[in-house]
Amino acid sequence: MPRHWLFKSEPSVFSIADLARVKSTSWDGVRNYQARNMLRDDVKLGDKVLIYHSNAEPTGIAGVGTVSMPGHPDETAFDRRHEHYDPKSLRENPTWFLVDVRHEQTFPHVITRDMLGSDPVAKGMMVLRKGSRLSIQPVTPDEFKAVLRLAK
DNA sequence: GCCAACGTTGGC
DNA sequence: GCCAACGTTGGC
Repeated sequence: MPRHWLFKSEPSVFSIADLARVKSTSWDGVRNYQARNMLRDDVKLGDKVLIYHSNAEPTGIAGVGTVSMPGHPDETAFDRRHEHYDPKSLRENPTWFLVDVRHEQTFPHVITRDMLGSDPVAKGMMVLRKGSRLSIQPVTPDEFKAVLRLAK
């Protein structure tokens, strides 16, 4: 039984349209320990991912992806010239992990925070909580279904 | 651009 | 281990 997640991205950096174009990507650059733990331990092959556009117009959920490869080390942390380079992360003992995500669908319209907040189920989502900065968040099956309904 | 909320760092 | 200072996130 696949689990459900919400991954944040600033669309000016990487958007659902970018994901649709490249088909599949390594979700690199997550540099938060709580998010790391989920990427390393909890996000499994086949899990569904809501792609959330933050710092955007409109802000909200833009589509769905599927986990095509579970947690493995984030190679960008080893690359001295990469902006996500972290000298503390060593190949023999990596600090940072990522998963690969394949594009599944782009919603016909972004599901805005207002729309989520108006839905009796979706309004409970972590992403709506004030100060919710976690970039990898768990989503319940019911919340996921509610978002898909709102996307129609 | 503002600023509240949060995570991390580092002095003690 | 505490906690103030700092940097970042992200909605508005």
